[in-house]
Formats: sequence, structure tokens, C-alpha cells
Amino acid sequence: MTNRKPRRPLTLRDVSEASGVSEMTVSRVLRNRGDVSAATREKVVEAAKSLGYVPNKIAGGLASQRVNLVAVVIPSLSNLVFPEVLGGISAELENTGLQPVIGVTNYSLTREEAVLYDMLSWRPSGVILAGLEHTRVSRAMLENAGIPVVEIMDSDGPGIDSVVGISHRQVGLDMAAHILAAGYRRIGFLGTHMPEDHRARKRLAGFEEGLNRAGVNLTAREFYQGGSALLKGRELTERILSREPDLDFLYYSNDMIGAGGLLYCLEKGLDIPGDIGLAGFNNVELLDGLPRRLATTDARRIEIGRRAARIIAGLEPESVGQTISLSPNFHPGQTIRHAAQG
Amino acid sequence: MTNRKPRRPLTLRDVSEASGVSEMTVSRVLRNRGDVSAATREKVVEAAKSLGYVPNKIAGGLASQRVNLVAVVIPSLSNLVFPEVLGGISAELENTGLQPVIGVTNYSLTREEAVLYDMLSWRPSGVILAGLEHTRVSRAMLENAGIPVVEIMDSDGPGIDSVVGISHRQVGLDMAAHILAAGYRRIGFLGTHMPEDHRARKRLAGFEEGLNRAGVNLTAREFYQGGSALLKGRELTERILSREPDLDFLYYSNDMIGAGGLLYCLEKGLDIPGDIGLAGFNNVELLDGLPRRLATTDARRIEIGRRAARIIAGLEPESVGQTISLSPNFHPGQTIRHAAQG
DNA sequence: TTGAAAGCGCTAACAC
DNA sequence: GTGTTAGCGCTTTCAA
Repeated sequence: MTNRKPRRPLTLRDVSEASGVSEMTVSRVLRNRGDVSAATREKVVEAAKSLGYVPNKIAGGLASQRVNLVAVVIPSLSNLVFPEVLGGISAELENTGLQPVIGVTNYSLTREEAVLYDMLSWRPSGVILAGLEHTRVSRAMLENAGIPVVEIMDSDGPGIDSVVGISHRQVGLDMAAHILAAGYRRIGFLGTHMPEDHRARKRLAGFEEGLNRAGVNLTAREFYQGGSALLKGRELTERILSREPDLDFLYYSNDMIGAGGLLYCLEKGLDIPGDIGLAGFNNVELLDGLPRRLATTDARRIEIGRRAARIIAGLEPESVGQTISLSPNFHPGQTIRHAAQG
Repeated sequence: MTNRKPRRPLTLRDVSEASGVSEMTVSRVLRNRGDVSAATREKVVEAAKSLGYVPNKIAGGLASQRVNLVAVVIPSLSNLVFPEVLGGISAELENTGLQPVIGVTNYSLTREEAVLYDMLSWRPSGVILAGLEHTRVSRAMLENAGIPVVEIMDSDGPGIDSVVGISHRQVGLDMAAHILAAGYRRIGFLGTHMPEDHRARKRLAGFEEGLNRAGVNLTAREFYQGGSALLKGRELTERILSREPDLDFLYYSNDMIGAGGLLYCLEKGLDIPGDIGLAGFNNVELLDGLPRRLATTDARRIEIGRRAARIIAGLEPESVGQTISLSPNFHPGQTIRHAAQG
């Protein structure tokens, strides 16, 4: 390796001169394109390595009109759930030469619009974004971008191009059915106060619809904002139970607050699932280590990530433009009674 | 908004023609550069919006030789800790016009090298990466890139350019001192089996050094790989206590396994911190909701992210090329006895 | 305040 | 198998 410290970054021309091979052929070697003799290739690789040449993808992208980037736009990184979706996406993209670039919206559609504008200005090969709700401008940008778009996580509604998700309404309906079948009747809901979390909203709507169909109404509900989810789960639970002491079921909008509630109830010596049943949503890994396994619904987020990536990568042409609704998996855990016999 | 669906993405020329203003002036308006009359600006903005024009940063970057991207390279996204660092980085970058681009290495230095190569080929304005250990090639690339580099999280060793972190060796030393001062003597360590997690290794080394100085040896150690950290914490704890039942302190390499251990010990009816003391590392939010507050050390990761970002953004010129070692904050929690009196 | 010309570093297309 | 030419869509620079 040479030691000179280049102020001017190295270019193909430098490698060309150092190896005595034309720029074009150097470019071919570096991209493994076309036929290049072993001898020439050897010379070029050697020169590039010893100079420490790093190709300029800005120039390459402009010339080839192609960029190996996939824009991935998600609401949050601290939610645990989205990193898992990302995991599925990167795993699937790994062998395609495509690279995910992450944008975070903090659950704001306005922010999403700004993030999309920014990412589209890099002319990515595709876009994966969470949810079906977007601003009018976002929608227009995506439609005009001329690249594949996959909306993920939610399948309750029309999409722009392809959709891969679960029906959160169905999650709520199913949970209501399970709870009612187990004989619970005085049911409370505990969730985040997030008007822009449409998936949570749809789950709650489905849940209430399911209860109502059986002539049951939600007895109480409690919401929180920010803070440690585990701690908030405790606080919400204490609050809802002091308001409505005879609740016999608590449905949490996510597993983290559900876990907090579970710890709280156990400390209070409540009989779970006898006195009171509990359920969350997401099936996060954390549940494995809790004193009791919380009932939950698996959102199938890794699979969602994988399939979205496959669609962008062109590995699933039959799915392009389709809405793929995966069926959510209910996990009874140990916090819900077995169904009553007739 | 017009409805025609362009196969060919729109260019400045399209906006220029639609507005009757030269490309150059359109460019000025869209970047808020130079003096443009209000009337002209108005026309251009109107045309751009109605066409749905999205600038091409590939072309812009090539022409201007500047790109508003900051490469951020971290070991993992599922660790909880790194998303927080990212939070600090994005918060600080928000008003600088710079944008973080995330790369994940899975704790592999080889993978880090590949990720760096890839990111540098986009000619970012700076690089933030975790740790001080890198391959020779990675180091060479960073040195030759001619852009600011900030290595974060760890300050135990020489850096390439700027460094912002904590001394993990000191974290271990301090924890040893606190534990010994509280009178514990039969001490076990529980951690991840990750040869490439150099920070965990340095903490353990500092911890043992601290014990040894006082003539105390680590009584037992236990390691795990993969799986749910909370569950693994339980399993490790059960295992180490069955091997060495008279341990009086358990030091965990992170809070998640520490939390698992705490739940396990409480279930077993152990007196904490009387029979046995516990401590973790990181001060994760989750600790707030546990039945008892786990002793831990705050890694100051949000601040680390913020300062790294400030250095890249040029807001802290005095720190460039320096090693900034923040002092880690010990949190005694409720799982360690008060120091013995004399 | 606006415009025209040149070129950023690479690759597509074609010639040899 | 290798080289030449002409741009990709912007911004820099300079002129008007």
C-alpha cells in the first residue's frame, strides 16, 4: 500500500494510469462485467488495491441511471418491532446486490413525506414503507417515481402498488373471539395515545367490533404517552383496575406494556388467568423470559420484511401490484383461560 | 397537480421549460442560493410543485462534489442500545442539513470493512462508527477518505481521527470497587460469548483487575450465545448458581440478561441485595418497570451520539482529532447493598 | 439578477 | 478482449 495521502479522491483514471489499462476496462474489471483477460484483470485489481481506490457510486449511478439502494421508511427504531422487519429485509436483500437505506418518521405522516422526498432524490431502485396511510403528496411522489413500492405491516385498505401485511382489524376480531370464548366479559383496553398509529387504531376497532357482535361492550380503556413501556404498563394497569376493580380481562396494544401489566398483577397476587386474563400484541422475544407467557398475536414481521424485499428485488413477479395478507398467529400463552365448554 | 405519469423522471429542464426560466435559475431557486427575484422564484416553485419534481441528488452530488450524507456504522440494530445512539445522532444532525445513513456489521470486522467500502463509495461528508478495533484495510480506507471520522462508544485506545466514548475498562474497575465496598466477595460474571465485542471484553478485564487489586478473584463465569436475552439471563443464573451456590454477587454484561437474572432470583425467593447482589450494564429504559431497580452503569449513549454528530457537522471544531472520554454514571439501584461501614 | 458553457467520474453503446 | 465517444442531470464559474 502506498502512503501518500490524497486530498483529491482517487478516480478510475488513476487506476487506469497505474495499471496501463483503459478506464473502460478498469471499470469492467471492478464491476465484473464483460470479458476481460485474466492477465488484464490481475493488473487492474492489483493497481486498484495498492492505491486504495474506492469507486464513486455517485458518478456510476448518474451514468448508468441505476442505483442499488432500496429506501425503507419506518415509524421508529426504538420500537423493537421495526428493527426486526429490517432484519428480514436485509437478510433477503443480502444476495441481490441491493442495499437498504433507512428513514424514520416518528409516526408523523408529514415527516414521512419529507423523508420520502429526500430518499427519492437519490433515485433508489424501490421503496418499502410502513402502513397504508400517507399524505396526498407522498402518494403522488410514489406513484410518479416509476419504481416498485411495497407498503408493509397493514393490509386493511388499498395500496399504491404492492402490499404485504396482516389485517389488524382481524387481529382485534380474533382476539375478541378468543377472550369471549374463554368466558371473560368485563374487558379493558390499554394502549398508547397515538392518533397516527393507524394499525393500533384498526386493532382496537376490530376488537370492539368483535365484542359488540357478541353483545359485549368494552368496560374501560386507558391510554399513555411516552416513557418506559414496561413502567407505563404497570401504571396503566394500576389506574384501570382502581377505576374498574372487577375487570376480568386486560387487552394491551403491545407486549411491552402487557409485560409491565403482567408483572404488576403478579406482584398484587392476582390469579392469572383465573381472576384476570391478559393479552398483548406482537409476540416480542422478551416474552420468553417473563414469569408467565403473555397471550399475544404474532405480527409476522420478519416474514413481512422478507417478502417485501423479494418483491423489490424482482424475485416474486407474481406478487407485484398485489395485496398479500398474511394470517396473524394467535399465541394463547399462559394468561388466558381455556375456552369454556359450551 | 398534473396527472400524466412520467416514465422518464422529471429533470430540471422540465421545470425550466414549464416555468420559462433557465435551468440555472431554477436550480438556484430550488436550493435557495444566490439572489433570485421574488417573481421568478414564485414561477419556479409553482412549476416544480405542479409537476411533482424531485431533484436528482446523484447528479447534484456529482456536480458539486458534496453529499449531505453521514455514514453511521454500528454492530447491531436489535441491541436497543444502538438505536438510542442513532437517536442522539439524528437529533443533532436534524438542523444541519446532514442525513445519517445506517450500516450494520453484526459485530464482524470483516463485515464492517465491506460496509465501509460500500458507504464510502457514496462519498459521505463524514463517518461515525462504533469501536476502535477495525481491520487494516478499514483503517486505510478511513484515513484516505479525506473526511471526518468519529469512533464512538469506546475510549480505551488510540483512534483514527476523533473519538467519543467511555472507558469500559473504567466501568469494570468502578463496578468492582462498588461491589467490594459493599462487602460482596464471592462474585460471578455472566455475559455473551462474543469474541468481537471488544467493549464487553474490556469491561470484564477492568472488572477482574479491580477485584484482583483487592486480592479477590472472580469465583465463576458463564457465557451464552443468541436467543432471548431475558430468558438467557434466567438460564445463565440458574446454571451459575447450581455450580456455585454460595455466590453473593452476579455481574451481568448487559441489563437485559441482568433483568432475566433478577426475575429468576426473585422467583426463587432470594433476598436481594442481602443474600445476593446483582448489577448490569447500560441503564436501559426497561429497568424502570422491573420489580426492583437493577444496579447498572449508564453508558451515556445518547450524549455520545450527539457529540459525534456535532463533530461531523463542524459544530465542535475544538474536538476534532481529540479523544473525548465521558465519565460513565454508576446507578446503585436496589440490587446492591450499601457500602459496609469501615 | 440571470444565463451559457464546461465538466463532475463514471458507464452505455459502439467500434475495432 | 479492449478502446473511444458521448453523455447521465446537475452545479460551478464566468459573463452579461
